[in-house]
Amino acid sequence: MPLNDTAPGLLALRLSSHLPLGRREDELVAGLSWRVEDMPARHTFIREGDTPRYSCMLVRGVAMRTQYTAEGQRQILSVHIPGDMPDLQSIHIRRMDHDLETVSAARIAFVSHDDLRRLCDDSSQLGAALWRESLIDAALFRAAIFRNAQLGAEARLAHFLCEMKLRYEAVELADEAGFEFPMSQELIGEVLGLTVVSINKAAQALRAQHLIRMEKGRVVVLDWNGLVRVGQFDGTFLHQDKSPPFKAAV
Amino acid sequence: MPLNDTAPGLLALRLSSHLPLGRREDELVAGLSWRVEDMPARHTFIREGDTPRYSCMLVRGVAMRTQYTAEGQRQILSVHIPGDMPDLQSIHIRRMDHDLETVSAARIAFVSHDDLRRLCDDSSQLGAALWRESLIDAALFRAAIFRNAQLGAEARLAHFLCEMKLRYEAVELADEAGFEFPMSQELIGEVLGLTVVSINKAAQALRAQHLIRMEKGRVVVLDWNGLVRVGQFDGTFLHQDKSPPFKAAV
DNA sequence: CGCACCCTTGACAATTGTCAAAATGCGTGG
DNA sequence: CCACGCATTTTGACAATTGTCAAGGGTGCG
Repeated sequence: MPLNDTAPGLLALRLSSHLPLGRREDELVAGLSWRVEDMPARHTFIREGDTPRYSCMLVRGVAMRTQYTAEGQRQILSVHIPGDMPDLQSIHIRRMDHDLETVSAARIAFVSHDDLRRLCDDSSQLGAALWRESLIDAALFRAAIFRNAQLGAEARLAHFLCEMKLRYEAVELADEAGFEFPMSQELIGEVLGLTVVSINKAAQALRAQHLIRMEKGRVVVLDWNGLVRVGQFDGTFLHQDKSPPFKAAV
Repeated sequence: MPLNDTAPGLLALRLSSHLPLGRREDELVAGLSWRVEDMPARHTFIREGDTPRYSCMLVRGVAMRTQYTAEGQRQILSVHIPGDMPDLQSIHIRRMDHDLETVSAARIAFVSHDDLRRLCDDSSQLGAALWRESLIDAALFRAAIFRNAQLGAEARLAHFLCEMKLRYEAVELADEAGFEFPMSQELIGEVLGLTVVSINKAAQALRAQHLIRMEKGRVVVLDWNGLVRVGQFDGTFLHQDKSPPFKAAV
């Protein structure tokens, strides 16, 4: 049974990437109660200024954190795929400082902060795993700062696609045929701080080098090493190594 | 007695900004044992790839997180002032994905991960406060992504100075005479993804509007509202409101 | 079939970077 | 106290990257 299409399964998969889960932890995770909601594309489901009492996990589709300038220009702060908990921070930060919007139609599962806090109290292992999850979230932000400031348009796109490929692989949603990626070039531009025009040219350059294919909502990496080289990509920041600095008590 | 010149005092000050500390928590925090080290300016004291067994708190001076391109170009990911714990994340992420360097001569206090974990186990309140601290760290990264992608040179500098002013005030290191800020224009450029030349012109523009003064390692904000307007600054992301979403049990 | 939405292309503008050099300020040692 | 060296700030000319604006073409969906 695949773990990557329900909220409890995805959470177990994600937390076990941080530390080995014992039977007790498995049961605690499985015992969480989720409210599942399906949403259309381009739907803002949490707004800046909100004080949510639930955190969410993306089960299907793609979502994004966004923030707007005074003139209404949107910046995409991060892109999220199944298994991500893009507002985990709201468990300890009352007020949202950004929006959450769907990119494609999405299924999102909500779990109450109270339940999550109880989970942390019942198992300091699970508390640590959730904390670690939020720390890796922060590591992705650091990588974005670096990428957007230091790399040219072509490299920025390559770096971003490398990141997305590894993240899709981690939830087993990528194979030889690539991965479903429903972001338009316009939106990718809003992630990378570039205009559609620049993204389009960068994409063409990467295709001309036979590094990738981008077609109807799907990305195929043809030459991983080449893409890594162009994007100066070092995936360390994803911390997918499963070696947390503490000994897990099973 | 000022709390902002020793590690235990700064930590108590910081954690109490997240939630009211009871006597028990005060004692636990005061019981931590620190190793204090003084360092010269421009000294790299934690390197990418390291697997530290200590987290640190900046007691005096200014430090920065940095990351380098293949060509050796440095990006400053964040700037840290007394009271900050710039490698708190290493408590749950084994491998450093960036460097830590001093900007000015600095005093840095180290506390072992083991002690911190014990602290979290002994008081879930303190655990939550430390977690929240790391979540606010992440909020600053989001603000940096927004700022560096959406704002022009002048606005970017204004935004950055607004942020630093509020952070200095939070540790009571700012007054009418401004705050000590030992970053050269070169370094500020590395924060904002701009060259010295651009920073210099942006700084001149802000001075010409009588918004700030920058002189020998000191910044004075002359017109806070004006600076906020130019920088499109909304300090919400600092979450200095002392209203965590949980009831503190005292 | 027509309307969105997205991708693509081209000409031109604007911001920022690059390079180089001069001016200023600061600390150290004579 | 002054001289020197070094880091930092400032300035100007020019280049490069990216943005802006505009338009055409493709594709899918109602």
